[in-house]
This record gives sequence, C-alpha cells and structure tokens, in this order.
Amino acid sequence: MSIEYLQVAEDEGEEPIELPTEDDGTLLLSTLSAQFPGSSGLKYRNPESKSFRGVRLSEGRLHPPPDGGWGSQIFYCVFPKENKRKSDDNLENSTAKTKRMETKLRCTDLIVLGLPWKTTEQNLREYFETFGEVLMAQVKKDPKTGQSKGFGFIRFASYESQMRVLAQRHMIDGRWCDVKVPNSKEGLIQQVPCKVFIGRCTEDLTADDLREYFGKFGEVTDVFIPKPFRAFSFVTFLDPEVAQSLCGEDHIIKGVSVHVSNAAPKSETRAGSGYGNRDMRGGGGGHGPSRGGGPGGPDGPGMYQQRYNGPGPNQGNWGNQGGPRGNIDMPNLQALGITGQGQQGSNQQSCNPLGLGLNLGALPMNPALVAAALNQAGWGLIGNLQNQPEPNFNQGGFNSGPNNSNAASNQNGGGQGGNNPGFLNWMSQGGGPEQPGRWSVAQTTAATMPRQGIFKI
DNA sequence: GTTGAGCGTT
Repeated sequence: MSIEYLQVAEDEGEEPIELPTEDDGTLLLSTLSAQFPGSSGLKYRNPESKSFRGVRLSEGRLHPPPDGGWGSQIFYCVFPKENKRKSDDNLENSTAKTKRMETKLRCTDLIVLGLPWKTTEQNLREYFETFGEVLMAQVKKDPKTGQSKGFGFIRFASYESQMRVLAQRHMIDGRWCDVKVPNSKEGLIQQVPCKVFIGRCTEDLTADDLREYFGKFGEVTDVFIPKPFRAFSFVTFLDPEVAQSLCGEDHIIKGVSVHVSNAAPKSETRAGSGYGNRDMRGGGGGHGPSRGGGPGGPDGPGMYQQRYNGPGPNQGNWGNQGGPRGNIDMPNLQALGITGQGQQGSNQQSCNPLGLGLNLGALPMNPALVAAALNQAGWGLIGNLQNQPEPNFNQGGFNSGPNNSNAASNQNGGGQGGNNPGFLNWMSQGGGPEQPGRWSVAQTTAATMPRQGIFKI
C-alpha cells in the first residue's frame, strides 16, 4: 500500500506542501497543524461555483471530498477568525477595555514543556503567534550559562487562542512540546466551563451525531460518551460562552430530545472558587474525563437535573451550601437547579463582558431569597420578569433601575438607580419582560468594569 | 560542549 498525499497551502498564492493521509484516506488534523500551526480545518475551491467548500472534519480527521477524493487540487488552510482579523483589533475604544478585562479574567500564563535547548524566546513567540496575539514569551535559562532549561512560558491575548493551544501538542523546532496551565496557576483563575452535560441521550446518538449537531453553535473540541451506555454524554466547546449559551435548553438530535446543562465539576472538591480548569483542555488527545468513574455518573449532573425538575422549591438552606464560607458559588447555583445561560446571536453578547449569565428558569422561588442568596454569592439580579412584586434589590445590596432601562442608558456604569461599585445595575432588554416567569442575573462587577449585562431571558 | 521530567530570580 502506498501513502496518498494531498496538496495543502496556507492560502491562495502560497506554495503547497504535500501532506500524507492515513490508511482510511483521511488527513489527521494533527498532521495538518504540524505543518500549519493554528490551522483548524481545510477548504477548497469548488471548480463549478468557484466558491470555497469546507472539508468535513470529524473526530480530528479531515475527510476527502466525497466527489473525487483529495485528487490533485490544492486545499487551503482555515484558521480561527482571530488570526485573520489583525486589523480589526485596532478599533481601540471601550471594547479594548472589555478585551483587557476578559484577558485578565481568563488568560493565564502557559508553561511550554520540552523545548529544544536551542529554542529562543523569539522562536517561541514566532511559533505561537500563528495561534493568536502573544503577549509574552519567555524561555527559562540558567542565569550563569544562559543555557535554556528546556521550558518556557507564553501568554496569549485571547482565551480562544489559549484554548486552541492547550488542545494540542506542538512541534517546535523539531521537538514535540506540551503546553499546560502551570501548577502554580491552577485553580487560581476562575474559568468558565466549556463542557456541557447532554442528558436523555439514546444509544443510537453517536459522537459524530453530537459533534455535527452542536458544531452548528461553535467549534466542538471534544465529545465524550460513556461506555457502557449511560444515557448521557459530554460535549466540550472551544468557546465557553457557546457552552453556557446552550445550557438549560432542549435540543432535538435525530429525533431525540436531549437536555443540555452544565457539566458537573469533575470532583466534589470545591475548595477555592470551584472549577478546576484541567477540564478546559478539550480532551488533549484522550477523551474527556477518562479518569476513573468520571464525574460520578448520572449522580453527578443528574443530581442537578433532578433538582431542576424537582417537585418543590429548594428554598431554605442555600446560603450554606458552599461550606463554611456561607457563600454560594457557581456549583452551588447549579445545585439549585440554576443553569448557566448566556445568549446567542444579537448584539447582546457584547454587553456581557464576563461571558457569564444565569437563567434561573421558571422556578418557584421566593424573590427575596433569590436576591439574598445571589447577593451573598456575588451575583446581582438584573431582572425580575415575573408578574410578582419586585424584590427589594437595594436591601440586598443591589442597585435597581427602572424595568425599562436599556443597555445604552446604562453603559459606563451610569444608569439609573445607583452606582455602587461591586454591584450590577439590573436591566432588562429593550424595555421590559420578554417572557414571564424568568429571572436573570449577572455576576457583580468590580468598580472598574462596565456595569452592564443583558441576558437572554 | 552533556540532559529531557518538570513549574517561573523579577
């Protein structure tokens, strides 16, 4: 058997490189990215329509076009949007502030292990710049000899770049290197989960089905289906906001109604601020939570679902579920059946600088208790859309504004109804409730952050 | 001038 090659170029007009395919005729994404770091897929010109066609990507394998295979035509790399948008980033205004903030919240220094002795900081930077803007690159050296210690650190400007880099191995100057979140940083930074729990799966829903379906909403970096069959699975997105935006929703895939909710933290160790972030690395070659038992089976996320659908309100002791601190944090909120929910489409997303939002759903909750508990947890209530008496936000430390305030009037922390640092002015979109029976909350913000947040209700 | 799991003079 002879190896088949296909021609791949970085872009039109660039010189193609021949890449080897696998026995099944597919091209490994890792083969592609070894030659074109940061590339996330392939496209080719359809000779008839002259428009680009995307190459099917599934389970890390790029599949040849069904009509005629790879052939002798040239395929072009597809890169994440960010790499293509260098000039757009120069729109420095309030968005820049938001961007910096996101960076601060989400990006960490990353350790690069296994560097060749010869690799310089310049080499390191140049390699990783294909994934996005690099804010820092350093190679650790012996102070006396100047000799590299074989590892270094990098920092990206965007979380997307960080995620992409963490999701794969890297060939740098001829050596395979690993990029990880440094031990010293682990757990310190609050990360937004990229992984969602898919409940009510049936046995005929394959990983491909899930990947294809959820791929509509954003890049899927991992799909995990427990074996033997356990009626649930996990889907990991590159973008945590996409993951969050789907939580709480029901989706029909191949006629099966599945329910999307937050994936349970992988362990119950809730010291600190909750989410460990090792899970953020879409599998890293393996498949999701391969450690023994995973998240504890249906008892993990299932518990949350039970609570969510539970027969009665779970009011009473939620202020204490976080242990001795007495605060509730994200997992606690989940345990209440409160699922994370950003929103998709529309320009609302840009008004949600933290990428965090919760939709409390139509739960039979006591408004005052909700407000108090959320206040303790550092969450601010931004809308009460139920036809109930409004809770007294001010009492709990919330700033309240008129129900019909809009985003513009509240930008820059102005808004009506108070401006205390640390809390969020609540608001609802475009002048009022869209749907009764829902609560919206947003995480409280620091004084320097834009006090705004609009959430799909 | 060698090495190859790890964790950063600030």
